[in-house]
This record gives sequence, C-alpha cells and structure tokens, in this order.
Amino acid sequence: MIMEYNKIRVRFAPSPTGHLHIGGARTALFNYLLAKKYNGVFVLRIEDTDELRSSAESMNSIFESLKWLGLDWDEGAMADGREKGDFGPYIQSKREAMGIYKKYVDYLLEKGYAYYCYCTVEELEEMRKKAQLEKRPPRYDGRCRNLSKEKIEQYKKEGRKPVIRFKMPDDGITKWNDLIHGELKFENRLLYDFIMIKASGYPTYNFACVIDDYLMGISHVIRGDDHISNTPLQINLYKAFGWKLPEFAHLSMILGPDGLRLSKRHGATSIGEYKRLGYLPQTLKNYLALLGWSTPDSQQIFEEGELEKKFDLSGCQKNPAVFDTTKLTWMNGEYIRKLSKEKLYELALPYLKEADINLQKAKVNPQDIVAIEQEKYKLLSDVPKLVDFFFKDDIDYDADSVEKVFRKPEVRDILIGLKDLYSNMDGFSEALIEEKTRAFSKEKGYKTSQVFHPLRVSVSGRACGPTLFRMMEYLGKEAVIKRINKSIELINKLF
RNA sequence: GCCCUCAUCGUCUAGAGGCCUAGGACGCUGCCCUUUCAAGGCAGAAAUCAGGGGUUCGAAUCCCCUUGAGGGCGCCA
Repeated sequence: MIMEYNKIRVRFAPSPTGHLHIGGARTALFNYLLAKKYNGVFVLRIEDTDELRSSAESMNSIFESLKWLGLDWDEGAMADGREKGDFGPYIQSKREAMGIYKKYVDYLLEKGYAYYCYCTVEELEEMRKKAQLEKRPPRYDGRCRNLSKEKIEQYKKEGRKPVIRFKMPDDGITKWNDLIHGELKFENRLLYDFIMIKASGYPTYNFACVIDDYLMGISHVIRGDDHISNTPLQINLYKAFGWKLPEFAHLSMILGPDGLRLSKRHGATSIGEYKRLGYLPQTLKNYLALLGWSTPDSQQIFEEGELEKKFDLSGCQKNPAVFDTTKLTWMNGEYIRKLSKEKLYELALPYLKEADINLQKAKVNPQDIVAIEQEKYKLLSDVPKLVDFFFKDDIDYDADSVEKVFRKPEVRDILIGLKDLYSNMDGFSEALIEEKTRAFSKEKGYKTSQVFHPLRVSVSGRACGPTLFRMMEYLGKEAVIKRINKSIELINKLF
C-alpha cells in the first residue's frame, strides 16, 4: 500500500522542550528509515508552540543528536538558523508569525467548524472535577458552542481572552486503517471540542500538526502510540477541510526495565547521555531499530546502509518494548570491534583526556596501545582504565593481584631471573621477548604460567590485561625492567 | 471513572491454521581455544505461546470473555 504514493514524505516533529531522548530518537529513526527505503523525503519540523517550555538550546541539542545518529534530514530547520526545502518555514513559531494558521482558523470559523470559547482555566478545572465526581469523562462540555451575543459582549467587557475550539461532530464514527495496528475506530460522541488556538493566539499541537502535515505534503505520519487518541481529533480536522488523510502508523512505546514508561529514574534517557557514556551512534541506531521492529530472520547486526534497505513498517511490533541496556552494551562492543584502530583512537581521545592520561609518555604510537585491548571495550569510556598503565612512569599494584600472584614462594627468584634476562637482551620485540621468556621457563624448570602470571602483574600492576609480550614490547625494555625492580622491592617488603 | 491499545523464554523478537517436540539474539551455565581477561567456537538451561471458552480434522496463529500491562481524557506535545 505504501507504493501507491509517488513520493513518500515523512517527518519527525519534536518539540524543543528538552534533549532528544530514546523514544524520540526511535521515532525519528523509523521515519528516516522509511524515507530512505522508499527513496522519499525526511522532513524535520520543529513544533515549538509551547511558548513557555520551548528553547533554542533544546532545538540545537536535538539537531546535534540527530546529526550524531546520522539521521540527516532532507528538508527542515538547520542548526545554522537557515532552512532547506520548499515547504518552509519548518519552525512553527515562524509559521505562526507569518499568519499561516490564521487563514485556516478563519475558514473554520466561517464555515461553523470552530467557535470562540471564553471559559477560564479555573472554570475548566471545575468542569473536569465535577465530571470526575459524576463519573463522566473529564472533557470540555461544549458550553460555549452557542453563546448569545449578550453573553459574548459581557465576557469581552470582563476582559476575557477567548480560545478557539474545533466543533467535533456529535455522532458518527471516526476510523482509519493504521499501518501498524490495523483498523482503529472511535465514537465521535466520545471525542471533544479541542482547542485549536490558545488565548495567546498560538496554535495548539493538534491544530498546527494537521495544518503543517497537510501543507508540507506529508504522506505518512509515523509517531508514538501515545498519539493514537489524538488521531481521531486530527482526522476530523482533515475532514472539515476536505483534505485527503495521510497514512498513520503508531509505534509502540519504549519502557524501562520495570515495565514503566522510560523516564529519568531509569538512568540515561537522552541521546547525548549515551554519547557521553561511550556508546557509538551505529550502536544506538541498530539497537533502536530493533526496538519494535525486526526482520523475518531476527537479524541482529546490520552493516552500514543495510537498515535503510531492509526496514519496513510491516516488521513493526504492536506491543511495547523494554529498553535493555545490557544488550545495548553488548552491541556497542560489537561495533567497537569493527572500528579501525585509527577511528577507535580518535573516538577514545576525549575519554583519555578526561582521565588525565598523558599520551606523551607512550613509547609507541598510542593508537597501537589503545588497539591492543580493542576486543575488550564495551564502551569508549572503558578505554582509559584498561590502558592507563602504558602512560605512567610509576604504576600502582592491585592489592588482590599482588596477594594472589606474588605470594607464591618462587616469584621473587623468577622476577630476579627475568630482570637479568631482559637487561641483557638486544632488541625488545614481542616475538623475541616471548622466545627468551619461554626458554627461561624451560631452562629453570618452571611452567610457563608460573612465570607469565607474575610477570604480567609485575609490569602492569594487575592480573588481567593485554596479551603479555606485545604489552611488554609497547612498554619498552626500560619500563619493564624498572617495574620488575619495583615489584621485587614490593615482594621484599610484603612477604 | 470513561475511551483506546497491547499480550510468545528474564529481555528484544521469529511465527501470519498443519513445516512448532516454538526458531534467533542478549543475558545465564558448561566445555573448547588460551599466558590472564576478553573475543571466538561448541553445547545447554530457559516460553504448558497470560488464563478460560469456542471455530476447525488440526490453533501460538481465527472469534469471544476474563485478567494483566500500557496510553489518552491539558490554553503539553
């Protein structure tokens, strides 16, 4: 059914009242992927009709996160303040200022599809309370639908600022065929006269969204499940104008591990936070795609560009998905392993700097040092703590490792022997160190593990680390001998 | 309270009437590899398909009810 459209036009329409969070990013991603899949257009529209909570900082933060995720938009507002596309402006406050919405409000007013409502917020609050008590739905009761001329004059004299409401049909059914849920229907008598224009003159979401989706030629409205109940309201607006409906697709919600809607108390929620924690954009993109969507063979990892080819609304799930950080983190490890060592180093750099690691201290290219533990990083932020000992003059010895490895009686002699061995070596390459060390073990009658373990702790300060002989090569002969000396002193002191 | 939605391993999911003694992935357990930790390979535990009724020769798949969960009922979006 999607192919009926000449050109798919989808949009992501965030309100700039905070950072881009997981749910928003997933919605943006699905819109983006559908556009790519069908060679359509992905529009970014800013819905800043909440005058109190919208901010330019939030808008820029959203731009930044979207770009970081690689969700480039074809049309819409841009970070530099300009716009691209022929359907602009793409920021609703700008559209309002141009009087775009007013035209449509006037039409509705004139045709009797809309009316002024002079109720105050207090009156509305009271209305809701009363309805609750009487076990009726707490909705606006339509009392201003047919105000007398006198009443209107009176309200005006009182200085009341009216809102404009949409006159919802009293009966009938509003239904649509949701691309994910199938047929969805609502009884019109259960709908209510929603506000289109606030007392401030600003449009509300339900109004501006419809006008703009229409004017921007949006063919598919893909958004969260939480908008299902807004949809019949909006459809009635389309009908009042006599406009063709777009297709609707409502994505399931993303929940926290406790089954509740994802929120701050579940930890990181914004894309920016995940970036800071050391997740890769590829990871988020891949993982988010799998929240509510899958291929028939449950493919997990996607190559670059593959999601754009394989994604489709038909693979979308109706039920909500729990956001699982464990799987996200596993996937990040997968993507870190795919990185070239140059790229890995580049991405790890901010974390190394933050950990105050002095890169000048390295005896070899720091790129090689970072790469030596590549298969172990789950997060970019893991990098400093796994390789820090390469960049220090003086290392600390991990107490548990010392206790477990250094306490053995033969360790002192082994280390002394190794120190002499290395001091007399010409060259200090991985292969050479290994050859000499193995020969040493054999000659002295030790099992290799008896030698390798203490050596590892001696040169790195801990029992777990990179492959031993390459680590030693990167450390350099001088540092290795110095550290062996230090650990011998430590053993003399402790045992 | 009213309206709406949803329901397969702990989690993400495959499944569109017989291929299901329910498949994959994360996580978990064990083994192999191995100088450690990882990575990798192999094996395994893990879902009476929410429960109950139908329909059908046959149901995870279709229908109904119940239950549970989520969403909405704003001059927020």
